[in-house]
Amino acid sequence: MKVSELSDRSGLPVQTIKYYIREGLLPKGAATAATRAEYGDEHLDRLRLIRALREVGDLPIASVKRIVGAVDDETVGLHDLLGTAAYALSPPAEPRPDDPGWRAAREDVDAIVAELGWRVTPDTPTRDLLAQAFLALRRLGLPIVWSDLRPYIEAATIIAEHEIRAVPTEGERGRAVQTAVATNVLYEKVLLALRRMAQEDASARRFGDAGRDRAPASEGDASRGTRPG
Amino acid sequence: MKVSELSDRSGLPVQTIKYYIREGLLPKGAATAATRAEYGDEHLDRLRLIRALREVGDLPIASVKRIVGAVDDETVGLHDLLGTAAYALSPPAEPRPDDPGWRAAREDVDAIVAELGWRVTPDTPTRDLLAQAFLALRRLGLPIVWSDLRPYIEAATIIAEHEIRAVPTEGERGRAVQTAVATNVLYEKVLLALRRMAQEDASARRFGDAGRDRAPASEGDASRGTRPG
DNA sequence: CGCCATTAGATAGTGACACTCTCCGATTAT
DNA sequence: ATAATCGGAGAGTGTCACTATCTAATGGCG
Repeated sequence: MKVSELSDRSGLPVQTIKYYIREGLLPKGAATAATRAEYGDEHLDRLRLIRALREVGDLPIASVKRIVGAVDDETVGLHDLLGTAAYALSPPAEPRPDDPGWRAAREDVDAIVAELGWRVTPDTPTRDLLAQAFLALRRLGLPIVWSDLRPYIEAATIIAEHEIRAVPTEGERGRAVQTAVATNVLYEKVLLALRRMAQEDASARRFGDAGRDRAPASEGDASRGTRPG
Repeated sequence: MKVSELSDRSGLPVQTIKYYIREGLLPKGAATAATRAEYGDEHLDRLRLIRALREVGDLPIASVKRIVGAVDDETVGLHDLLGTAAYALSPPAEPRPDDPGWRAAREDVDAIVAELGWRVTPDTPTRDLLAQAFLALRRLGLPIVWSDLRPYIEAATIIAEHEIRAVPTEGERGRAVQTAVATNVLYEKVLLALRRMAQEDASARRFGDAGRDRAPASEGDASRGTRPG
């Protein structure tokens, strides 16, 4: 198919498709002449993956590029691929070894990982991410206690076990790999949305439902009361 | 204290503090003269909250503004406050009622909520967020089945129950409210980090640990193999 | 065969965002 | 008295993800 058709079928402007090609997210079409190229279904699939990662996963272009690079690399195994996706998902979260608070938070993280016996890369940015959250909590006067963490660990374990069990190991590699990455990113959003709804439900049951029929604190209006009367 | 001291103690440039005041995230200091104002501990606390929401929660300024607006509004109850925080956390996730795929995804979401009996606002953006993820999954040829969703629902329930139970209902309102919001936002990140680590552990146990001693697919390098030999 | 629409490829521009800089006149500690 | 600091406001900066424009070369219809 031609670009215009790819554009129609994907719903993306031609300019955006060109941009993705320039950035290396999407392979060029097979050139049939100096000003003509042919695109196939694999381009459409790739565009759908890109849009899923961008719109739902909210990943920056650079991260999407890393992920599709790993997807395209036949030598990358599934374990490493998941690692790459996790890597790409993490915001920078720069460690600051000079900050003593940071060091302490990071040591807490390492201690927890060791305690759980998890086989996690020692220098993965995920550890820094968790340390960053710990540090922020402590700064706000909300230290982390084991009993607070337990439910999260339990939940994370339930989910991760299921997810890794569901990773497809047979069939065409490209397909399996795309599935693994997409589910990893998209189900993160599913989890967060479900958590919010479960919170709302639990909150409604605990605090009653006065004002439940109205959305809370709308745009540009946060300083007014929620109760109408 | 003066701005310069507030700047030193918070670690933020004076310019940034002024910017937050301009944007309405931080109240002005009490003016002691035309060119002098006095800041207190509440300003420092607020700055810490803002930075936590920005750096760890990665929330845009506009969302932080909505949250602190709700925190400052004495008439907003805890239930609504949590709703506001959830609202603010959601990226736009614009619904498109014209798209039949979208409608179907949204109906799936509503059916699930009804099935679970959750008391969730009918028009909350969280539903749209979940529908967006469902739609993207379906577009990628990965339809959602109940058995895939179950672990996420279970995990979300475990966490939400714990979180709502932990919301402080006594003590100074400002403090309680800040705690509720901050834990909501920050523990989201804790959960995500723990999920990634649990995934890595489960993946290592399932797929073996070849190449585990090396970070996967580093920056600008995603197209090379991970296995050294 | 002629002509207008389309295309590849490159360069430049846009709008949103979160600061960051500069300037002003007033004030204040030394 | 005077150099430094302050509050307040406007303009400038860098990044990001597109989006628009331009050029030259086809493609396909009449």
